[in-house]
Amino acid sequence: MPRGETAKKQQTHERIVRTAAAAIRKHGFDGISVADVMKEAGLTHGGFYAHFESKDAMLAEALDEAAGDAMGRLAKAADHAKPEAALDATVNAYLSDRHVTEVERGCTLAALGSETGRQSPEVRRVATRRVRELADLIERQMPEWGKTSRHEDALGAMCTLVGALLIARAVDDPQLSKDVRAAAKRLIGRGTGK
Amino acid sequence: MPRGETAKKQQTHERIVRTAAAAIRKHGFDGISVADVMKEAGLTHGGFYAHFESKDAMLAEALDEAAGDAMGRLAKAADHAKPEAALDATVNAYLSDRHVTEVERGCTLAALGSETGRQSPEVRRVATRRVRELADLIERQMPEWGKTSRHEDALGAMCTLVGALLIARAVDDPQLSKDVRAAAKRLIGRGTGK
DNA sequence: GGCATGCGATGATGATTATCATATTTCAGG
DNA sequence: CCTGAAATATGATAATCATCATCGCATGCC
Repeated sequence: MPRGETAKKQQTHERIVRTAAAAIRKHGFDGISVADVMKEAGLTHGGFYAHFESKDAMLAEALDEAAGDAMGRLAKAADHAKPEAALDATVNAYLSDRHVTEVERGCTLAALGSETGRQSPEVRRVATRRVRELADLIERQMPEWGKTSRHEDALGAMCTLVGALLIARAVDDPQLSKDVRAAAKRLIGRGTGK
Repeated sequence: MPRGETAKKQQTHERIVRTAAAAIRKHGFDGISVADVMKEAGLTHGGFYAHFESKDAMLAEALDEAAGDAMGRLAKAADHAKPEAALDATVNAYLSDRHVTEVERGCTLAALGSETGRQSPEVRRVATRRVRELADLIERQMPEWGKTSRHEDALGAMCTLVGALLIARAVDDPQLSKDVRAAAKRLIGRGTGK
């Protein structure tokens, strides 16, 4: 345990970060206040700066937590499928109705992507690392299949998935939301050798 | 000319909306203040409510203006190419280095997509309409080619394009930004019969 | 050339914000 | 139990925000 840090403080820190990880996905980086997060975590705003150097530092930690959470869920969906159906299962989970609705437990790229470019360097560094990890996760679900590089295929599929979820959430017409996701699924299927 | 509206007022209104159209793409819906936009348009904050019912109403107009602007640019890129190269030209323009950098003149889905779901109903209505228009624009660039439906292909390609640009802008590594866009381009090529 | 209409400017209000200084609580160890 | 340090709360500050009330000034019309 680091000097000057008790176990209780670490627990509290974790709780704040987990709260913030949901809050940024639901309300955006700019949509949350320090006081809101602290209250949601069952605390008052005053103690905040005992846990974080700045709000930006907290946002970086929260993004990392959120991305880890979302990728864990996706990995679980992939693992529950037979190896030859792993990619399908991953795509289906990513494009499910549930993932459209449950923003605060979902992919950080779809929930925060367009805001990320405007964030502090610390936040962008975290985002970059997590993008690579997501691409790797997708690559692991893909079958070997001749000509094209699995890595490139995975990058492409990631773009399609993220774009589809983003658009599915942005529009206010449920039918269009479904159509967009169905089209994305077909494109990934065709593009990766199905 | 509508009752109570002079030509000058309409010009000013237009100027505010155009200024805001750039500002929201650069700073996000939540990243701009009424005073900032007015100052950027060469005015002071006071006159704002003579032009708009509320800030939300202005955001809706600004999004519409921004989306129209971005689609106009894309359509121009497509029109400058020979018909059989139109899709390629569109994709290249959309995924160009320039489009990554020039957020404030670019696609509103990539610049604002993840914030759109949280906006007012008026804003979301505009977004939905413009999504359909973007899909139509892409569909018009696609060659007829047997089996698959052009409309579905266009929806899929739109997802890939938007996701790729979003990710390319989010990461802080220029090489990764390029790789992602190259992969997206290949996927669209393969998925649409090239 | 005077006058009215209304655009845009000045300034105010009350809410919310990040951050910090200080006070109170909690709890481990004697 | 008592004590002292660490963790959290209370409260303050200065900035920024959306919105509104009011005023001066230019422009178009008679």
